[in-house]
Amino acid sequence: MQRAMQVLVDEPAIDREFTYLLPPELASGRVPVTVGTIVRVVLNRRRLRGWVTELDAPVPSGRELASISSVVGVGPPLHVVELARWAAWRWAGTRAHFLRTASPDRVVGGLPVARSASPPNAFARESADIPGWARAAFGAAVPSAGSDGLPTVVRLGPCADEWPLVVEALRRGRSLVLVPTAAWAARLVGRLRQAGVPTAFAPRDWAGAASAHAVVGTRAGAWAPCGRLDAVVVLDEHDEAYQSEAAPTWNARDVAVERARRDGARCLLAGPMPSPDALSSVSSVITAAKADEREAWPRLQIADRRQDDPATGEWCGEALAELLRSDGTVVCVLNRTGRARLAYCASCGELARSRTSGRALRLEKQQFTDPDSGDVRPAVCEFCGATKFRRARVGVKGVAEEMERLARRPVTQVVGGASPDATGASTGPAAADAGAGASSRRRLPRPQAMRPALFIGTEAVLHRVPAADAVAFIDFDQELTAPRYRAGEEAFALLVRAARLVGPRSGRGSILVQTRLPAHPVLTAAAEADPSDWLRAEVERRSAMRQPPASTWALVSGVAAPGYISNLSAGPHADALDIAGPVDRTWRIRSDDRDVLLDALAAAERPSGRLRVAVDPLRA
DNA sequence: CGGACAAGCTGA
DNA sequence: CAGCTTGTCCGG
Repeated sequence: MQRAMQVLVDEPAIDREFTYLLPPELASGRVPVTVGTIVRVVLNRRRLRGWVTELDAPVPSGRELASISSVVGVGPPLHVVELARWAAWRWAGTRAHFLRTASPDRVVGGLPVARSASPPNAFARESADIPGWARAAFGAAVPSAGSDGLPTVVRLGPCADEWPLVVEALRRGRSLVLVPTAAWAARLVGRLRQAGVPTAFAPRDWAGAASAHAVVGTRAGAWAPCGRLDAVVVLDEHDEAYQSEAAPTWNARDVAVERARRDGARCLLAGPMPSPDALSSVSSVITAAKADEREAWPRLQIADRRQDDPATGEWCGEALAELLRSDGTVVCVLNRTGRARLAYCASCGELARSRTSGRALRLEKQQFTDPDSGDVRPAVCEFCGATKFRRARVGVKGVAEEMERLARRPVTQVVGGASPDATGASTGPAAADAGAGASSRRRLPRPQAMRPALFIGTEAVLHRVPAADAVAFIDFDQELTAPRYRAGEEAFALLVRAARLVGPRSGRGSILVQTRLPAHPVLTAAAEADPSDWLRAEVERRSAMRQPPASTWALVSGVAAPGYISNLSAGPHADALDIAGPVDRTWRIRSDDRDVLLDALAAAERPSGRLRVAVDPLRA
């Protein structure tokens, strides 16, 4: 008697289960066939991969069943398969999409035999060093912590060491620790192994994650095949790296929270800035002692530029000029690339324009270039005869040139994902290449190879330079005033990155912010090392404006969108949904009740053809 | 998704 | 009306 089972094929466009028979010779093969096992099947003459989702499935009558072709290898365990089903609902995606993320990228023929589940005693001698907040995070000091199954937010400054939190988690038992970058994960894995903890780096060490005591990973790590967890820790939970930019726009923090809830594990969401999303569903917020949090932030200097004339296009204020002339390593951040087109006369303020076309002239090495004719002439003001010009709204390239003159030392440009690129006469120090990650952790002495240097770049520079004496934001107002509802969060996240480059308050590092909004709550929060007032206001504002997390929205586009939207509008909960659009062929659906929205999205029939549904995308 | 099959369009 | 395109359906 052959057993029938349900197989979900690895084809997101199909997103259906089919019943197949399991021949006895495959049932007793090298890889045990359970829920999650990856198999090969033939569907409609096509050979496809799939996951077993149900053993001993009922056999549909009146149909000759096909057998699976082969057993490919070990797949995600039962509870991860179920987690994928939940995620497909939560982000209006397909189960196949999430099961792919949860599956090994190479065939796994078997799992290593599980080691002892007892926690290692490697941390016994460290117990004296565990600060109060880390203990509190695990419950003793907070009676309600975790008792309701909700996660706990732990707020600690950007330069605080997360190690005590990880140690406390591991004392509880098997733990999953998520971090936003691979570099951070690699560092943490190294430190744990050094301490004698059996540790897997997910998903690289996919099979190892099944038996390791500690599993450390980035976004995809939330899907590691580990057994029942005792603790889940998400570090820097505010980091956007946890969320997928492509639909389904799933967030690893939220997957980790759900996973912890299902396992009854303690769940900690840690970081310098509790995100409004996290705050909307936590049981408690634990903070380090005021003095400790303060120490974990560098000094923040606000350069108030309100008295400076914007028309001159001057990018450098007094405080920044002084910093540039110092002998430390300075990283300047400007979120604009390229060179500005506009040049203003420094004495009369007149814009340099072409005599023929009236278009702005490009300034380069004391010469004007006409963008239409290509004519080049010396930079002399047509109105007052002066020969000194300034750029307006300069980009990284333009600032780099002027900075080099001002500072009288080489400037290295860092833009986008590329390696630091030495400009002109500058020679980029080798240290730039060592910028392995966002949080090159502080307190380390500057490597010998790294000489004081000047860097300028878009925010990418904060990922690529490992350490600095100062970070200067040339124009922070564009971060603070960006037309995105998460602009404040994003601006604060930049200050967090900057803080890690320059180190804690007791060091000599500092952050300089040039702004015309010196009293902005985001700046006050960082300057005072306490984001709580700002966050409270931010959560209130989101609520008043019906923005996430107070409200949930979904962006729907693709050729199948019109049909899908009309199915939604005809559904039973249509009146609980705000359906707007299409704008640019994209519909926007909003509801104050997330479950209602997600249930409606799941229930509405999807016409064939491309359909993109993005639930609470970062950029909307 | 991609193959099957049906209905619509075209040209000698 | 064969031969081809375009659209809709469905898979075990």
